Amino acid sequence: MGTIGEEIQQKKFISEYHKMVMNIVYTGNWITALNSSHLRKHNLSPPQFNILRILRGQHPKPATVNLLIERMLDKMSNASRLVDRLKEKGWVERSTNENDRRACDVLISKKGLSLLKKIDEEQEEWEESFSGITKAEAKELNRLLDKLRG
Amino acid sequence: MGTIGEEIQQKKFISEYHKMVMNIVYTGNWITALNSSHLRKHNLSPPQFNILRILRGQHPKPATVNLLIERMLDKMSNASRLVDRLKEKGWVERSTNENDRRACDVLISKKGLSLLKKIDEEQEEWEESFSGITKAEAKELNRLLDKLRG
DNA sequence: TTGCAATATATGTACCTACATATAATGTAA
DNA sequence: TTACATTATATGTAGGTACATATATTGCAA
Repeated sequence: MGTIGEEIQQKKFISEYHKMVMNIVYTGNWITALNSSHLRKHNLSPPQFNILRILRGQHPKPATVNLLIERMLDKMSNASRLVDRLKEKGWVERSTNENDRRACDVLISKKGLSLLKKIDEEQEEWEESFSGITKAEAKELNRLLDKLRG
Repeated sequence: MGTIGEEIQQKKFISEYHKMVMNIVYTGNWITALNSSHLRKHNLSPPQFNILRILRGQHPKPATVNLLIERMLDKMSNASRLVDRLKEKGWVERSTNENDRRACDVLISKKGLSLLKKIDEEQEEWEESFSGITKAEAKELNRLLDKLRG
């Protein structure tokens, strides 16, 4: 591991902005891959994990697929298919919404809740593992990224 | 657009590190989606674009699939299939390597080179569009991300 | 009330990924 | 030379994505 230039073996970045863009995308993918390999042990993908956390936030109320889509934000939604897979594994239940029969209620199951509880500790641990940079630096990173997105 | 907390409607991040991790992944995906929609006009995906740029770096020498894998780095390689698609569109040529008949030489075509030339200007333009943050800030971002990956 | 726009979800397609495994050519040790 | 490990690439599977489109229900205006 080293600078972004070494990583992708590109010596001449056109500009500091170009380098920054590559660096953010590269680091994001790097983090996602790490996280992904952690979650795989539980037979869970990152987006599936994300949905389970949203559902836990709603529990004991159900969430509609539409709410999941909103919270996942920039993802053009395939929430419907993700819920399918979570249901197959018994981590959520899905039923037609009583008041609006177009909608469906998605509820995290007891099994799903205990899965999340188990994963929580691991997640916290590996997030803390990024403490090679200080808390102040993390804060500065957050400020810059927020500013970048305008 | 706003802070990462607003974006994903999550009020309580466990820690500054957690927020940072989410922010990097989120921003990376945001950039990739933007870029992807630019490239789509040319019937090109981001990884395909990436490969074409690597091939241009080698031109007029060919690159083996193995070299492509190395340069793409953290991707577990499906370079083989990506080259397939680029070949179908006439942007690269593939032939068996003379010295090692397991390997194959991939060469960017004239058509591929002129495609890249056309895209170059657009790319530079949209990368400069991130100039809401200063060059010094971009540099600081790069430093922090490099440090993060250890 | 009836007809139509809007909404909630589902589905089809084409691309992407990781991981496991297959195939073919090469290098090498016995 | 022959058998076997290694290497370069290809392929199968299961998951992910964006975008377009289909279906069913609802809301609302004429």
